[in-house]
Amino acid sequence: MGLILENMTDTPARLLNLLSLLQTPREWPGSELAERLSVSPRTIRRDIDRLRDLGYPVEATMGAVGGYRLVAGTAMPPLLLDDEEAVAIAVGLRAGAGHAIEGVEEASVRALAKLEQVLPARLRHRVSTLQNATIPLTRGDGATVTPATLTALAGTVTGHERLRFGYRAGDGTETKRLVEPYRLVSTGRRWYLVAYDLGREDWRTFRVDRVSEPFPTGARFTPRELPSGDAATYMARSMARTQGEVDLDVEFAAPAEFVVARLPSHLVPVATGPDRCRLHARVADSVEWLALRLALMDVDFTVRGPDALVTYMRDLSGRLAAAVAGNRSAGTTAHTRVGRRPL
Amino acid sequence: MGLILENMTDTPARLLNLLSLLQTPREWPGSELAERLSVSPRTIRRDIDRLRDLGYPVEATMGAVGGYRLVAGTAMPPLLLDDEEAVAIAVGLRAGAGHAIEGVEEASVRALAKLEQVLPARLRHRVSTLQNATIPLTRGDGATVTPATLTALAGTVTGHERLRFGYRAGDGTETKRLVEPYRLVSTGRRWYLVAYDLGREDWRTFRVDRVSEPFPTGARFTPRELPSGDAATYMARSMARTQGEVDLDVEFAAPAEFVVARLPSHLVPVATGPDRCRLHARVADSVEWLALRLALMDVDFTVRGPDALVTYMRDLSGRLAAAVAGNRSAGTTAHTRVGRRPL
DNA sequence: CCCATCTAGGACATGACCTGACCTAGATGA
DNA sequence: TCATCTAGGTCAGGTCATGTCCTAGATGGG
Repeated sequence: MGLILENMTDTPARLLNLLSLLQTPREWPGSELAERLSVSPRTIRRDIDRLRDLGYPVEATMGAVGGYRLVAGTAMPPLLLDDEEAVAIAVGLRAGAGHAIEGVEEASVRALAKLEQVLPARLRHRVSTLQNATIPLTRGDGATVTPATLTALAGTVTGHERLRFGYRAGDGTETKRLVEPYRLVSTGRRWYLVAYDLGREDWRTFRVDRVSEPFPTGARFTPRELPSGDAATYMARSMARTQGEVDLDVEFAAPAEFVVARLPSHLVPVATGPDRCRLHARVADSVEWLALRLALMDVDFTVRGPDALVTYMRDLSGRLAAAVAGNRSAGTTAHTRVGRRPL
Repeated sequence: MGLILENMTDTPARLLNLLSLLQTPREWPGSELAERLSVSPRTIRRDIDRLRDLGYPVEATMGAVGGYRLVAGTAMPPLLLDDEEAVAIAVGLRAGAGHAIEGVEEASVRALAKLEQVLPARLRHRVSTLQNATIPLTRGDGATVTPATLTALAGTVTGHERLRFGYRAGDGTETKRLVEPYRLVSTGRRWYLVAYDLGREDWRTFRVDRVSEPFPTGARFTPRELPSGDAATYMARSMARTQGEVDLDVEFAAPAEFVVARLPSHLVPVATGPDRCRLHARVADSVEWLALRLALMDVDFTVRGPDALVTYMRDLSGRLAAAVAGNRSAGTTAHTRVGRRPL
């Protein structure tokens, strides 16, 4: 079950194994644990309350069909993943690295960096293979941020390591930089590195999508204090994350109960007729995501707001129409909603 | 740094802490580790090669600026996440639970179940809050599968626990079931539970989106052998995952180097002119995803195939056009690609 | 209703193990 | 060359972990 250790006599190793076993969601009788770890049941009981001392609450149900089970406590216990689970998390995080959920972007990248640091080589292959099987959701402006770059930068930030990289300015000129990375922040859907530029002898913020060939020099540094300047205000603004909320107003051509079943529980449309309902809510999604999600709902709808969404959808609709306009291979199907005939 | 343990005298606890420290991607001098864990440097050195014995390779760079660093080995070490990282992973996995990357769906759900089992309560709130801030990407057919249901079912499968739930058949009739869950499989974008139905005394496959109020009874059972019947062939088919590959053929109205920068590295379009290129490849994405991703590329393009994509895009384009048709709030912008004027 | 089966935990003896102190060797960069 | 780091051997002392045997309490099935 993941984690096979030869040296079973070692106490710490046994504790890790025990933790690993208890992490599969099921009940474990003490006798079975004792057998698996080849120690006496008494030792298992001692190990169990050793784990409890460490802050990992092991729940025990008494009686004839009792057993032990690890439950949620106050501290986060070490996660013991098997190969497949590790791959699944890595793939998931990489897929989400570009457009992570608002509010956990930095943490998400940190977690990915941590995982990839220790991910065995054989699993690394599987991750990249799986990732290549799908087309990533790139942003329209071509601001490509690779997970590899993000994790590399994140590593230098937490490791206080100097970083060398090439930077492509807005006008296309490429410069070499040597910096002391301070923090990685994401605003909206774009990533920035706040760092002290050793060549310029000042603080700078770099757009991560313009960074090429990041190379940690290995040299450690003691982090400087961030002065109240450009970078500082920038950081503060990004931390506040006031941006991003959108006033969504959509009318659906379907009964409210039909629509509510396709929305998260906190979004409740109000019925405006037997076959109509309207949703008005503030959501943290970007205009692009909203457009996609609405499009995927397979319900006719009308967008009242925000304006940006209307504009974006009109644009999108036109682009899609153009993409299939010159095509004679597939006829208009029964699903087609509007009376536009192929040219 | 996450994991604060009061009892520092305990050797296993110290080893876990050491592992935790080494998991932040940076170099740690032995002296600093000794100070942090309040033991002598000699003990640190002993602990380090204890970790090495356990299969977690700790790399050491010698010399004046040397230090220790945990690198990738053959075994997956226990992941020691801080609060934010744990939340980020949970949110990411939940977001991906419905439409996970092909090939890691089951593992993804297992990992989520494992994490949620031990996730502290305070973090649980943050996860649900963050998740509610976004609209999930629901499929058009309204087959809603909640992460909660999936993790509950996954738990009963790995825990060999009997499960009670309500099942809504295709004709809308609701029945109560008591089953011994065998496996959770996903085909395409739909989830199934293969289980032995104790009431029917036979094997059944249940669509997870039709399962309501899953309740693990707590009673353990010894897994039965799956006979070669309906369920078995079903399992085999789902494991083979031959489905899903699509013959994509798109022509872009942009230079090849422009397009290649917005595609994963294994997808290479061929230039068909100075400002045109064509991409022909087999990809594992669904037609819906392909449509969205192409739409987000912000490049004019023409879809040659597959037919299903053409049909879907025409449908989508019409629906989007209808959604913004009756809207006078936003005018045609400079971004609009085709000469469609607002009605 | 009682008994089997499980968790919980105290007492104790033995031996293993862990720690810190002190030492030398080797690598590395300023 | 020297300071600074990892690497690792040895040794003495005491701690700690283990298995065995014990009793108590909870629980579900026969």
